Amino acid sequence: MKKMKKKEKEKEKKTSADCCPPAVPMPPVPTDENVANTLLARLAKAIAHPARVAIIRSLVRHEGCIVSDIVDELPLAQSTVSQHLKQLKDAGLIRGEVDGPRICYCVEPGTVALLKALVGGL
Amino acid sequence: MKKMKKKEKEKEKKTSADCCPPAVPMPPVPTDENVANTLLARLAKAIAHPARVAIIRSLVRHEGCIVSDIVDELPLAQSTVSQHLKQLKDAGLIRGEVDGPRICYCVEPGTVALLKALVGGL
DNA sequence: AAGAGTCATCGTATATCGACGATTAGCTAT
DNA sequence: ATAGCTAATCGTCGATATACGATGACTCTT
Repeated sequence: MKKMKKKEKEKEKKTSADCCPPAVPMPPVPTDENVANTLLARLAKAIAHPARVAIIRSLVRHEGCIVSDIVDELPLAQSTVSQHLKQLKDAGLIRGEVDGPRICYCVEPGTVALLKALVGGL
Repeated sequence: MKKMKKKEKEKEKKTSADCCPPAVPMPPVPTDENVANTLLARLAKAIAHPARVAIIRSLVRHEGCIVSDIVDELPLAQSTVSQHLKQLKDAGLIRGEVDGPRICYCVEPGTVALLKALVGGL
Protein backbone atom coordinates (compact mmCIF):
# COMPACT_ATOMS: atom_id res chain seq x y z
CA MET A 1 0.00 0.00 0.00
CA LYS A 2 2.95 2.19 0.39
CA LYS A 3 5.10 1.03 -2.44
CA MET A 4 5.46 4.20 -4.38
CA LYS A 5 9.16 4.44 -4.23
CA LYS A 6 11.42 4.87 -7.16
CA LYS A 7 13.84 2.21 -8.09
CA GLU A 8 16.94 4.32 -8.36
CA LYS A 9 19.06 3.19 -5.50
CA GLU A 10 22.76 3.09 -5.68
CA LYS A 11 25.14 1.86 -3.08
CA GLU A 12 27.35 4.77 -3.87
CA LYS A 13 27.41 8.02 -2.02
CA LYS A 14 24.29 9.33 -3.55
CA THR A 15 24.40 13.04 -3.53
CA SER A 16 22.10 15.76 -4.66
CA ALA A 17 18.91 13.82 -4.20
CA ASP A 18 15.83 15.73 -5.11
CA CYS A 19 14.60 15.53 -1.56
CA CYS A 20 15.15 19.22 -1.14
CA PRO A 21 12.50 21.21 -2.95
CA PRO A 22 13.53 24.75 -3.78
CA ALA A 23 10.50 26.17 -2.03
CA VAL A 24 11.77 29.48 -0.76
CA PRO A 25 9.00 31.67 0.64
CA MET A 26 11.53 34.35 1.45
CA PRO A 27 11.02 35.22 5.11
CA PRO A 28 10.91 38.92 5.91
CA VAL A 29 13.39 40.81 8.04
CA PRO A 30 11.67 41.95 11.24
CA THR A 31 11.16 45.67 11.48
CA ASP A 32 11.13 45.72 15.26
CA GLU A 33 14.71 45.93 16.42
CA ASN A 34 14.23 43.79 19.50
CA VAL A 35 12.66 41.08 17.43
CA ALA A 36 15.48 41.32 14.93
CA ASN A 37 18.05 41.13 17.69
CA THR A 38 16.47 38.05 19.20
CA LEU A 39 16.20 36.40 15.81
CA LEU A 40 19.77 37.18 14.88
CA ALA A 41 20.96 35.92 18.24
CA ARG A 42 19.03 32.73 17.70
CA LEU A 43 20.46 32.13 14.25
CA ALA A 44 23.94 33.08 15.37
CA LYS A 45 23.77 30.62 18.23
CA ALA A 46 22.79 27.95 15.75
CA ILE A 47 26.07 28.39 13.88
CA ALA A 48 28.10 29.11 16.98
CA HIS A 49 29.92 25.81 16.74
CA PRO A 50 32.52 24.73 14.20
CA ALA A 51 30.78 21.42 13.61
CA ARG A 52 27.51 23.13 12.76
CA VAL A 53 29.24 25.53 10.41
CA ALA A 54 30.86 22.57 8.73
CA ILE A 55 27.49 20.87 8.41
CA ILE A 56 25.98 23.93 6.79
CA ARG A 57 28.85 24.16 4.35
CA SER A 58 28.60 20.49 3.55
CA LEU A 59 24.90 20.75 2.86
CA VAL A 60 25.39 23.79 0.68
CA ARG A 61 28.08 22.01 -1.27
CA HIS A 62 26.30 18.75 -1.82
CA GLU A 63 22.78 20.08 -1.97
CA GLY A 64 21.35 17.56 0.40
CA CYS A 65 23.25 15.07 2.46
CA ILE A 66 22.78 11.88 4.35
CA VAL A 67 23.56 11.93 8.01
CA SER A 68 26.06 9.12 7.69
CA ASP A 69 28.07 11.18 5.24
CA ILE A 70 28.15 14.08 7.64
CA VAL A 71 29.17 11.79 10.47
CA ASP A 72 32.01 10.49 8.36
CA GLU A 73 33.25 14.00 7.74
CA LEU A 74 33.24 15.04 11.36
CA PRO A 75 35.30 13.74 14.27
CA LEU A 76 32.17 13.31 16.35
CA ALA A 77 29.92 10.49 17.38
CA GLN A 78 26.73 9.90 15.47
CA SER A 79 24.58 10.96 18.38
CA THR A 80 26.48 14.19 18.74
CA VAL A 81 26.05 14.99 15.07
CA SER A 82 22.38 14.25 15.40
CA GLN A 83 22.11 16.78 18.19
CA HIS A 84 23.86 19.42 16.11
CA LEU A 85 21.47 18.69 13.26
CA LYS A 86 18.58 19.13 15.63
CA GLN A 87 19.82 22.53 16.68
CA LEU A 88 20.19 23.63 13.09
CA LYS A 89 16.73 22.30 12.31
CA ASP A 90 15.17 24.00 15.33
CA ALA A 91 16.69 27.26 14.15
CA GLY A 92 15.13 26.71 10.74
CA LEU A 93 18.45 26.67 8.95
CA ILE A 94 18.08 23.15 7.62
CA ARG A 95 15.31 20.74 6.86
CA GLY A 96 15.21 16.97 7.13
CA GLU A 97 13.15 14.80 4.87
CA VAL A 98 12.66 11.10 5.26
CA ASP A 99 14.14 9.28 2.33
CA GLY A 100 13.57 5.62 2.91
CA PRO A 101 15.61 4.40 5.82
CA ARG A 102 17.71 7.53 5.76
CA ILE A 103 17.06 11.17 6.23
CA CYS A 104 18.05 13.75 3.71
CA TYR A 105 19.01 17.09 5.14
CA CYS A 106 19.18 20.26 3.17
CA VAL A 107 19.62 23.91 3.87
CA GLU A 108 16.72 26.31 4.05
CA PRO A 109 17.89 28.96 1.62
CA GLY A 110 15.42 31.48 2.94
CA THR A 111 16.62 31.26 6.50
CA VAL A 112 20.24 31.41 5.40
CA ALA A 113 19.43 34.49 3.35
CA LEU A 114 17.71 35.97 6.38
CA LEU A 115 20.78 35.34 8.47
CA LYS A 116 22.96 37.02 5.89
CA ALA A 117 20.62 39.97 5.75
CA LEU A 118 20.57 40.34 9.52
CA VAL A 119 24.34 40.16 9.80
CA GLY A 120 24.72 42.46 6.86
CA GLY A 121 22.44 44.93 8.55
CA LEU A 122 24.76 45.36 11.47
CA MET B 1 51.61 47.23 39.89
CA LYS B 2 53.21 49.97 38.01
CA LYS B 3 51.45 52.93 36.67
CA MET B 4 52.36 54.99 33.68
CA LYS B 5 51.44 58.57 33.54
CA LYS B 6 50.45 60.11 30.33
CA LYS B 7 50.34 63.68 29.30
CA GLU B 8 47.77 63.58 26.56
CA LYS B 9 44.63 64.41 28.40
CA GLU B 10 41.81 66.14 26.74
CA LYS B 11 38.58 66.26 28.59
CA GLU B 12 36.46 68.12 26.17
CA LYS B 13 34.10 65.73 24.52
CA LYS B 14 32.14 63.24 26.45
CA THR B 15 30.01 61.62 23.81
CA SER B 16 31.28 60.09 20.60
CA ALA B 17 34.79 61.04 21.44
CA ASP B 18 37.56 60.26 19.05
CA CYS B 19 38.54 57.36 21.22
CA CYS B 20 37.81 55.09 18.33
CA PRO B 21 40.52 55.46 15.73
CA PRO B 22 39.49 54.31 12.29
CA ALA B 23 42.51 52.08 12.07
CA VAL B 24 41.17 49.18 10.08
CA PRO B 25 43.91 46.82 8.93
CA MET B 26 41.28 44.69 7.28
CA PRO B 27 41.81 41.15 8.58
CA PRO B 28 41.96 38.45 5.94
CA VAL B 29 39.45 35.65 5.52
CA PRO B 30 41.16 32.36 6.35
CA THR B 31 41.70 30.08 3.43
CA ASP B 32 41.67 26.91 5.47
CA GLU B 33 38.08 25.84 5.88
CA ASN B 34 38.50 24.46 9.37
CA VAL B 35 40.05 27.69 10.51
CA ALA B 36 37.27 29.65 8.89
CA ASN B 37 34.66 27.47 10.53
CA THR B 38 36.18 27.91 13.95
CA LEU B 39 36.48 31.63 13.45
CA LEU B 40 32.94 32.01 12.23
CA ALA B 41 31.68 29.91 15.13
CA ARG B 42 33.60 32.12 17.51
CA LEU B 43 32.21 35.32 16.08
CA ALA B 44 28.72 33.89 15.86
CA LYS B 45 28.84 32.87 19.49
CA ALA B 46 29.84 36.41 20.37
CA ILE B 47 26.60 37.75 18.92
CA ALA B 48 24.52 34.78 20.01
CA HIS B 49 22.68 36.83 22.59
CA PRO B 50 20.12 39.58 22.06
CA ALA B 51 21.85 41.88 24.52
CA ARG B 52 25.14 41.61 22.67
CA VAL B 53 23.48 42.25 19.35
CA ALA B 54 21.87 45.31 20.88
CA ILE B 55 25.24 46.47 22.16
CA ILE B 56 26.78 46.11 18.72
CA ARG B 57 23.97 48.06 17.15
CA SER B 58 24.22 50.74 19.77
CA LEU B 59 27.94 51.12 19.22
CA VAL B 60 27.49 51.28 15.48
CA ARG B 61 24.83 53.92 15.86
CA HIS B 62 26.62 56.16 18.30
CA GLU B 63 30.13 55.49 17.15
CA GLY B 64 31.52 54.87 20.54
CA CYS B 65 29.60 54.59 23.75
CA ILE B 66 30.07 54.79 27.46
CA VAL B 67 29.23 51.72 29.42
CA SER B 68 26.75 53.58 31.56
CA ASP B 69 24.75 54.51 28.47
CA ILE B 70 24.62 50.91 27.40
CA VAL B 71 23.58 49.82 30.86
CA ASP B 72 20.77 52.33 30.77
CA GLU B 73 19.52 50.95 27.49
CA LEU B 74 19.46 47.35 28.60
CA PRO B 75 17.37 45.70 31.30
CA LEU B 76 20.44 44.12 32.82
CA ALA B 77 22.69 44.75 35.76
CA GLN B 78 25.94 46.60 35.24
CA SER B 79 28.01 43.53 35.96
CA THR B 80 26.07 41.52 33.43
CA VAL B 81 26.58 44.14 30.75
CA SER B 82 30.26 44.18 31.58
CA GLN B 83 30.43 40.46 31.00
CA HIS B 84 28.76 40.81 27.64
CA LEU B 85 31.19 43.53 26.72
CA LYS B 86 34.04 41.28 27.69
CA GLN B 87 32.79 38.54 25.42
CA LEU B 88 32.49 40.95 22.54
CA LYS B 89 35.95 42.28 23.24
CA ASP B 90 37.45 38.81 23.50
CA ALA B 91 35.98 38.01 20.12
CA GLY B 92 37.57 41.14 18.71
CA LEU B 93 34.28 42.70 17.72
CA ILE B 94 34.67 45.72 19.93
CA ARG B 95 37.44 47.65 21.55
CA GLY B 96 37.54 49.48 24.85
CA GLU B 97 39.65 52.53 25.44
CA VAL B 98 40.13 54.22 28.74
CA ASP B 99 38.73 57.70 28.59
CA GLY B 100 39.26 59.27 31.94
CA PRO B 101 37.19 57.58 34.59
CA ARG B 102 35.07 55.92 31.96
CA ILE B 103 35.70 53.50 29.18
CA CYS B 104 34.77 54.19 25.61
CA TYR B 105 33.77 51.16 23.61
CA CYS B 106 33.65 51.08 19.87
CA VAL B 107 33.19 48.47 17.21
CA GLU B 108 36.09 46.98 15.34
CA PRO B 109 34.98 47.55 11.78
CA GLY B 110 37.45 45.03 10.43
CA THR B 111 36.16 42.20 12.56
CA VAL B 112 32.57 43.08 11.79
CA ALA B 113 33.43 43.08 8.11
CA LEU B 114 35.11 39.73 8.55
CA LEU B 115 32.00 38.36 10.20
CA LYS B 116 29.87 39.61 7.34
CA ALA B 117 32.25 38.08 4.83
CA LEU B 118 32.23 34.73 6.60
CA VAL B 119 28.46 34.63 6.86
CA GLY B 120 28.13 35.81 3.30
CA GLY B 121 30.44 33.02 2.22
CA LEU B 122 28.05 30.38 3.43
C1' DA C 1 8.97 -12.56 11.20
C1' DA C 2 13.59 -11.65 11.60
C1' DG C 3 17.63 -9.18 10.52
C1' DA C 4 20.40 -5.17 9.11
C1' DG C 5 21.03 -0.45 8.57
C1' DT C 6 20.10 4.47 9.70
C1' DC C 7 19.08 8.06 12.64
C1' DA C 8 16.74 10.06 16.92
C1' DT C 9 16.39 10.04 21.69
C1' DC C 10 17.70 9.00 26.51
C1' DG C 11 20.72 9.24 30.32
C1' DT C 12 24.84 11.04 32.09
C1' DA C 13 28.96 13.77 32.97
C1' DT C 14 31.49 17.93 32.41
C1' DA C 15 31.90 22.65 30.96
C1' DT C 16 30.25 27.00 29.85
C1' DC C 17 26.63 30.63 29.90
C1' DG C 18 23.81 34.16 31.97
C1' DA C 19 22.30 36.52 35.69
C1' DC C 20 22.88 38.91 39.98
C1' DG C 21 24.93 41.20 44.23
C1' DA C 22 29.13 42.34 46.34
C1' DT C 23 33.60 43.72 45.99
C1' DT C 24 37.73 45.57 43.90
C1' DA C 25 40.39 48.58 40.84
C1' DG C 26 41.24 52.86 38.43
C1' DC C 27 40.65 57.66 37.61
C1' DT C 28 39.06 62.61 38.99
C1' DA C 29 38.27 66.02 41.78
C1' DT C 30 38.28 68.10 46.26
C1' DA D 1 44.97 61.69 51.09
C1' DT D 2 40.19 61.24 50.85
C1' DA D 3 35.93 60.85 48.65
C1' DG D 4 33.15 59.73 44.65
C1' DC D 5 32.28 57.88 40.35
C1' DT D 6 32.76 54.26 36.70
C1' DA D 7 33.64 49.84 35.23
C1' DA D 8 35.77 45.26 35.89
C1' DT D 9 36.11 41.25 38.60
C1' DC D 10 34.67 37.74 42.08
C1' DG D 11 31.55 34.31 43.88
C1' DT D 12 27.46 31.98 43.35
C1' DC D 13 23.49 29.84 41.40
C1' DG D 14 20.50 27.70 37.96
C1' DA D 15 20.19 26.78 33.14
C1' DT D 16 22.11 25.41 28.94
C1' DA D 17 25.70 23.33 25.81
C1' DT D 18 28.65 19.57 24.45
C1' DA D 19 30.11 15.07 24.31
C1' DC D 20 29.51 10.08 24.55
C1' DG D 21 27.47 5.26 24.81
C1' DA D 22 23.29 2.84 25.00
C1' DT D 23 18.84 2.29 23.57
C1' DG D 24 14.76 2.91 20.73
C1' DA D 25 12.17 3.80 16.46
C1' DC D 26 11.87 3.26 11.76
C1' DT D 27 12.60 1.36 7.07
C1' DC D 28 14.03 -1.88 3.77
C1' DT D 29 15.46 -6.43 2.84
C1' DT D 30 15.53 -11.47 3.31
